Amino acid sequence: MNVTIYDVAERAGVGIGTVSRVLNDSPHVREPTRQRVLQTITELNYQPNPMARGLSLKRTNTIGIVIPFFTRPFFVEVLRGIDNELLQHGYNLILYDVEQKELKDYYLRELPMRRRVDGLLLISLCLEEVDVRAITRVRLPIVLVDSRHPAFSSVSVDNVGGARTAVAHLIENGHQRIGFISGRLDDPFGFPTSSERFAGYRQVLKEHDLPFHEAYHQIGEFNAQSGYECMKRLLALAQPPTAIFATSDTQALGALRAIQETGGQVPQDFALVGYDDIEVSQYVGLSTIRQPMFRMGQEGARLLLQQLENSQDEPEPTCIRLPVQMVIRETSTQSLN
Amino acid sequence: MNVTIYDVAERAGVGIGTVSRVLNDSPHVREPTRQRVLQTITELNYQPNPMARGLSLKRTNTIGIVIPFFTRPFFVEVLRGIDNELLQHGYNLILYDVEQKELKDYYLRELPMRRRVDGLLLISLCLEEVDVRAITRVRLPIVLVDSRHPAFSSVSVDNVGGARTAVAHLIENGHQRIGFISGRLDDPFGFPTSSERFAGYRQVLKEHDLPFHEAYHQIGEFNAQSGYECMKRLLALAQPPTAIFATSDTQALGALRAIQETGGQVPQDFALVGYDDIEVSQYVGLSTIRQPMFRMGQEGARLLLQQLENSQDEPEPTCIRLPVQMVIRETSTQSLN
DNA sequence: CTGTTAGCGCATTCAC
DNA sequence: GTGAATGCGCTAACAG
Repeated sequence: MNVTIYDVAERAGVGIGTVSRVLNDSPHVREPTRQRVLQTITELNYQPNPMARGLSLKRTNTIGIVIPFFTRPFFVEVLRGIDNELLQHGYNLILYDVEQKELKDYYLRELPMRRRVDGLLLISLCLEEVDVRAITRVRLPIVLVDSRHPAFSSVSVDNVGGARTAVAHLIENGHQRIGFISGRLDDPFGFPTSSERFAGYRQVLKEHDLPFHEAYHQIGEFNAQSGYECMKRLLALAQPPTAIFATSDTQALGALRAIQETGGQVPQDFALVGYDDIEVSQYVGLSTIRQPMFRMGQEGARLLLQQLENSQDEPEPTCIRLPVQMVIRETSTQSLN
Repeated sequence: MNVTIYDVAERAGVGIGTVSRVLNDSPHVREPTRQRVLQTITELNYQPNPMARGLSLKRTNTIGIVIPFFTRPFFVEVLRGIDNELLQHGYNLILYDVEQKELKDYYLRELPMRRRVDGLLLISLCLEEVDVRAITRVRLPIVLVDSRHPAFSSVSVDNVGGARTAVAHLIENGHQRIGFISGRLDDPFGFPTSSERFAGYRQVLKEHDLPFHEAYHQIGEFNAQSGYECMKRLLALAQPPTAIFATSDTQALGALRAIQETGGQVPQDFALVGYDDIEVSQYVGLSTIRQPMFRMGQEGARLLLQQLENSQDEPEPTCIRLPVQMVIRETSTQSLN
């Protein structure tokens, strides 16, 4: 029913070995024969069966992405970067969306065993030692994106530095009371985004001899609603901060709304800096720390592809560190509004 | 190196046939034997090779999603719905992101041939006859989401009705000059979102004896930036509309910004209704037409899974029609601000 | 009930 | 150079 390599061989009057050779551009085929085979391949519209190919080659030609909450713009962009790179190299992408920690553990421990993917790309996920063992034991190529681990290649950004820049910017603009809206420092998925940025925040405060107020640090989820609520709490303080740094643009947008709702002016009354530089930010005039999200995905995919090429030797992990960049817009500067 | 069915069989002292049987819960295995096999399976941490299984079964256990611009919140939500349903049934998901029409054509024509997926889920994509032939010829199960075609099952929403509700709502609130911000009516991907909603828009205008002004219809992309620009153009008119209906919340957010920037008040000066009900909308107070995005994905996946179950008989296509719902918030009502 | 065998479609030795 | 044979890991049909 489906056209196989045998059909092609027969029709072209050659053996399947030869067909296989032209399929894999082996040099050991005479040009006329190659042409003839190529010809009948298009005639029959033959497509090699990837399963059979995989079974024989012991490769699946697909790589797995383990990603939490891919609802967040950040993850979507990273995913696009990955997809873009992978498709160009003929790899398929298979998605594992882990919205809960149990799922993450499950995948991280089971996935390496099932030979469904040639490699794994983990996004914003921290590895426990159990996972590390499971992965290294089967020698599954793996690279971390937006996360790090000594044993594996990774591409990450400087969260501490990004936060430092943001807070320093706020201080330079004359702010002394700076609020911080973040996710949980002890993130259930273990990713250090919040805690690293928190560290940067505190460092800069300290360097400028500014006190750290527990109440100025509001913790929530990475969404607008949560940012809104956090800001409400900040506004309810006896002496609210005059500037807010949020760990994501989405949260910042929520905060913006809370401010506006209570009649506050941005940036006159409150300065605001987010993180990510998602699409709407540019547009809403939100100052932010731009992460190269698309590129992070791209580089991560490249790293993994490289590992797949020279799979013979165990390469030492390479860590790519991508720069973040402060984007100053209206929500943080008096001048531009 | 990797543990196979033979290893299990040997260790358990049975033939591979038996192992295969317990793997596929065949009733023809005595309980003691089954237990013994199960036992050694966990002992060896055996995982059946999906490629081999697929090759033998002629199934891949993965389904493909063809999706344009999955950067848009709408697509992300649909995707989540699909992912959610599929994973529960042990299916894997493989993503084909088609950002350009050529890619779409390529995938739609090649994918059916390569036996990489058991079925296809097309999101917001319109089929040309060439595609239809390619698909039906190989009898690849396929379901359309947010689109329709007589030959296939689909899950869609009432775009005309949704637009009607939105515009009617605006008129009821006293507006006579209603602008419309949409995508191209002759969408390159062929999806009828814009044109259907445009139809609804015009219907209601007509029913209320309101004239249709060409200039009130601004066409752009489905993003904030474009919504912003469209609104700017509307504002530049000698007699701008007092209400705007946009085909997506993102566009509406852009429009909102444009209004605010020129000092306009919402909803006092301008009423605004979007489409989709994405996360931020609730939160920004944007009136909108809510689409059950997550559910659309879910239902689409279910439909496809059903088709995969009873693959023997060619079932007649079933079309699920999901309701949309007007969500009235601050941007369209005087009362609530 | 259970072991054995024959494919599934392709890559890869080997001989020729 | 090229064809035939073998194996990849598993399911299913066939004997016991």
